[in-house]
Amino acid sequence: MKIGRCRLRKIKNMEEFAALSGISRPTVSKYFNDPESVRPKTRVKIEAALKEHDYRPNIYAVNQNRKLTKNVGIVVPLLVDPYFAEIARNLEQRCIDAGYRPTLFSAHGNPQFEVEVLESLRSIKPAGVLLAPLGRASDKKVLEKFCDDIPTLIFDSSVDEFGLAFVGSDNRQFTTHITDYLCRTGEPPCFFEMKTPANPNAHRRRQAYVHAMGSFGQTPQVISIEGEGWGLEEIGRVGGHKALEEGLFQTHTVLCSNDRLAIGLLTACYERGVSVGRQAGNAIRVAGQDGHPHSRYTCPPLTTVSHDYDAVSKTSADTLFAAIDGHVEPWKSTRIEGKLVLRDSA
Amino acid sequence: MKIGRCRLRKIKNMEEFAALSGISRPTVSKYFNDPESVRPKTRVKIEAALKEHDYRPNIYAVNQNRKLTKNVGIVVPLLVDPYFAEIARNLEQRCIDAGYRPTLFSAHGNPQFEVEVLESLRSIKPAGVLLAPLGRASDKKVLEKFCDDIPTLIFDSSVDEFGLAFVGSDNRQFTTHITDYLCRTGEPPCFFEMKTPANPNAHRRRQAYVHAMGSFGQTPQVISIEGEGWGLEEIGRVGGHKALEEGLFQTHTVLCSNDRLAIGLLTACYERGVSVGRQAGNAIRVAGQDGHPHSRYTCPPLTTVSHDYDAVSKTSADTLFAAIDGHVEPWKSTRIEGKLVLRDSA
DNA sequence: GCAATTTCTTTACGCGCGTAAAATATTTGT
DNA sequence: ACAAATATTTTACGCGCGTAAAGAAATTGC
Repeated sequence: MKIGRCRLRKIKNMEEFAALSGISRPTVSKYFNDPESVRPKTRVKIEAALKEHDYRPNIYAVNQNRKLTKNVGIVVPLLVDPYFAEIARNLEQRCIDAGYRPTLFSAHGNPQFEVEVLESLRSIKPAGVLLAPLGRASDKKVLEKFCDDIPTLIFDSSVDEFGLAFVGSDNRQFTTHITDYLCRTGEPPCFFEMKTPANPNAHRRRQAYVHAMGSFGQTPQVISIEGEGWGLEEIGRVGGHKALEEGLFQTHTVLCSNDRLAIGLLTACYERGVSVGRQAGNAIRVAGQDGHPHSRYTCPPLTTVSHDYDAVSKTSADTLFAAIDGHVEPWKSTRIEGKLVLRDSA
Repeated sequence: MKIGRCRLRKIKNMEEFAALSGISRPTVSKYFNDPESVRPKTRVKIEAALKEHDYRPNIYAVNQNRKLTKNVGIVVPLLVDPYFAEIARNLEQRCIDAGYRPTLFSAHGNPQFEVEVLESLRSIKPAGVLLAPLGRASDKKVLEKFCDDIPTLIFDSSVDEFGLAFVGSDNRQFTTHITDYLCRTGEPPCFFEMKTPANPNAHRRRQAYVHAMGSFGQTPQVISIEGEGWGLEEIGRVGGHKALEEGLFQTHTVLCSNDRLAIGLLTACYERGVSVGRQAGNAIRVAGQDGHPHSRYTCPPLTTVSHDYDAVSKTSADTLFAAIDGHVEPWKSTRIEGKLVLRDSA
């Protein structure tokens, strides 16, 4: 169907393409590894030929021979959670802009799957990996071994001091900030969380809550609900029903450990006819933490502390790229502050 | 750090591994392509050596030499939408179970990005691709060319008769089913949709609504709101405010073209103090379509028609795998029925 | 315009594995 | 135990490209 003789014959290898562009193969190879590295005049010739014949180097042959690939793995614990999907998207774009080939993986909330992801990641011999671990459920030994073998930046939730560095949000600041806000605008909050959270950030948030309440001269109250796994909305809903039924909330302000739990709690409130909001006349106030993409559309819209998605992903990506380029620095942890998002729920 | 002499030396290639296991390299190669294809006795020997030295064939060398890779691409239009994330997860698992290596891609709602995804997909020479196109915004020429070159199964929303086959939900049945339900349980619904939806399924749903209303002897009313892109909740919210303010809904029952639009509408209702629910005393009923993962947690929980995720993904995957195995059949379209999910909103 | 520098070409090897053909060994049937 | 059938080994080539070394050509400085 194609018109034009030049397109009739498909180029199969670099040898052939080099011949058609009038340049030697090694020089063409050099061009593909870095277009800037060849003389402008030859670059023009190559790019002209490129337009005519749309040739692309065989990625498998390239990766077999290069000491280091341009692949970067992006691993998140649960891709169906829009929070992780959003940060993964952000990271993906940064990898592409930096000339890498990102590949997306999700552990789907399953520790065994996380191990398999790391194994399959090994097989693609990535230049580096951006990894948000499952956390508590992660296989630490496997994780440590992986970080030893492959340049890995841990983000979102840290596991010991594995990898090149850690970049995440400042959970203590998150909780302190919103606790402060809630105290200043009404009744001090109690804290609604999972008893055995999958994500280790949850512990920091509880601690920060207790600490913040102390410094405001208030008595903290933590409600820890049952539940396992990553179905946080359902856990929050069921736990919310239980807490409301048994009158567990000693105040009329509830700070949730995270937005997904809060979303579940809002559903429970609705189902029990408990009105939520910061206006007078509402039964309770509910706040979350994370700035979940969905938090704007709950009823009422959820007051929360939002991750600085851009800053977290930019710092993560830049740190990894620097390390790949040889700028290795001692392990360090970067924690980025969140911003209060005021909405109607609290 | 490793103990045991056998692990001290890392195997670098199949030659070395074959020597250590006492088998010739071609036979080992055969084993990795299909463990069943070698004599049980030799298989045991290879697997014993495998336990000792944990060797894995170089994936790049393998893919360079095999006529066809075991890679399968999974492409969705928007991974931050949990609906697509969920179906992608489902497909991914099926690929793994079938012995393929899935790689996940998202067009992030951007047609240009979709083109780039397809290009980068070409470079990994996949055995097949499971593709949910952006739809209206997709570059049809690029899509057609891609489908011509690589075995591609289109799912979720069809584009002409591209690819091996189409598998998706039966949108007409969806809408007819829920329209029927709404008519039988109260006031007939009006239809709330985007004027220029990104997803082509929306047209079918509107048509089905109009048709269904006709067969029930009712007068259809379609409210088409402004908005571009994939921020459906916000479009639904803004459009909902406008419709409520201007009294555009002529009935007290609103069927939304999809769940995300419905979620936005629910938020608008909340913000305007319009009570939603099927119980007497509520101002309006709202229903959605899709069975979005989040629909359970709206306030009130959203009545909807749910995709049969398992059936869609199973049919899609099985059809693609059959085609890869040479069982090519003429193009056909499979549309799978959805199930009504009754909740409090309607 | 000539020497010094940079860039390109030529030549050649290696990466790790798939795969084909022919020779050899093992298993199977009887 | 012997011939037929099957599985394995040996040998050898090719895939498409990175990369190194040495010589040829083009560019640059003055």
